[in-house]
Amino acid sequence: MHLLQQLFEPELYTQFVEAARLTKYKEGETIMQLGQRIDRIPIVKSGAIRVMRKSDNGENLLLYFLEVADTCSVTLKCCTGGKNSDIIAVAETDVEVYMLPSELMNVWLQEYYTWREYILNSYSQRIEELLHAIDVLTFQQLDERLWQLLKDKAIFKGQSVLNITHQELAENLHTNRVVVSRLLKKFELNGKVKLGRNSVDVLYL
DNA sequence: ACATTAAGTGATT
DNA sequence: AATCACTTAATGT
Repeated sequence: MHLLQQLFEPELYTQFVEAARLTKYKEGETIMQLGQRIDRIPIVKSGAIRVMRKSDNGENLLLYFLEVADTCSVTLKCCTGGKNSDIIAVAETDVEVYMLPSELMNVWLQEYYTWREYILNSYSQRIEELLHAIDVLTFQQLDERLWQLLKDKAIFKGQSVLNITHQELAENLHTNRVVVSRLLKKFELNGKVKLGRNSVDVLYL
């Protein structure tokens, strides 16, 4: 049984599956650039999405990941009122996403207890993740952040070998490519990773 | 063979 | 930890 089916009361789940459009994205595909109006709310059925903040110079700072049954209602709502603050969502793995017409969001808030629970939870969860992101950004050492990122990516992918460049990792962490290269080199000397061109093999998770 | 891109390195701030 | 300048290595045409 799918996690969403456990979360929603039966009647809601039936309606949900009927009203939502299931969309699939391949790994690396851009799912949405925020800044434009969105009329559908994404809810992850399978896979993972990474949500990033695009900085002025076009680099993508990683904010958080969306996993199974997660939704991005927060990001959508607060960014539609919008500035040109660009938030971008990219498929971290191959991913299936339910796209729910946003009108239903409000209707169901009144009608279904489990929907209210779900949306409220997702809000608080999202806020916690953002707070966590700030903590990490201000207090955690770069080498710890890099290591954590590698582990996350390996776990989402379900395998230890990541096909990624040092440049991309650097952008996710909002740092410099040279710094990442050096840290990775250090990890390799410690036996934590095995490096190759366009690849990082995360040895112990 | 040449151009392009990824990654390694030393020196400086 | 960031930036610069340069080298080396891998890959595409």
